[in-house]
Amino acid sequence: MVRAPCCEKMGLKKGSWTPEEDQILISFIQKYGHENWRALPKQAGLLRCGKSCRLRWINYLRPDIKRGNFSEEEEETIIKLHQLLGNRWSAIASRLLGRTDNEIKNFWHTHLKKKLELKQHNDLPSTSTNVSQKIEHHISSNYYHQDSQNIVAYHPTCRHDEEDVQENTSSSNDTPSIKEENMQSTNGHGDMTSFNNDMVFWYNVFMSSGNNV
DNA sequence: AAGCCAATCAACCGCATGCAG
DNA sequence: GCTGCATGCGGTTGATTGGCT
Repeated sequence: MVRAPCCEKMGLKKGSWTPEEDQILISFIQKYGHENWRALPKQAGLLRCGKSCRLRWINYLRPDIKRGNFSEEEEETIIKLHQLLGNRWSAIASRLLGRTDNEIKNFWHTHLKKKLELKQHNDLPSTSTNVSQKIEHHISSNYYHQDSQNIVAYHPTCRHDEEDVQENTSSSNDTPSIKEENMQSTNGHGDMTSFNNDMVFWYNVFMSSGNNV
């Protein structure tokens, strides 16, 4: 389709963000939200294109961003998910609370890729012990909380990725597909059905990756 | 101390997709 | 169904940083 006008309009700033620009963006979004990224910079008084603002917010300024080194569990999760999903960084990121697709992508290219290549080259077994258990614990502690009546899945950024994964996993092995159920019930809202779907998702992840859980 | 080089990461670019008119 | 716009995504680039000589 027709591409949106590029952000290189005259007068729009490019390159690194200054602390002042960050502050303007943060306070504007806190006040008014980000309904319309294209209109946002103009309304906020920023000489940036909407794309740039969106990226800056998502990858750096968002309050729920987790900064710092990746844990071993996170590394293993990324590796497993990458085996399944390929370079679908946003889908992988949606499984790692507080991590962005950009961050994961960078981390993959700078650390994990080499690590895996080295591992394959040396044909060494994984250095971590009981990885599946660790991942399971990591996921359960990050993504779900449970009260007396309900188990609630709460990852706000999950969108249609379950469908894709179901497609992926169901085509890659012979487990019965629950794609249609997922499509009807997973709308990014945390309810019992989405919890079940997520459990099935993770079951498929583990089964497809050849680990016994 | 200076220069070089590799690693890292923030940001940009262009394409794909979804949606409204 | 077609068109145009807004947003999301993945690949890539370029600035910065740190280590080595």
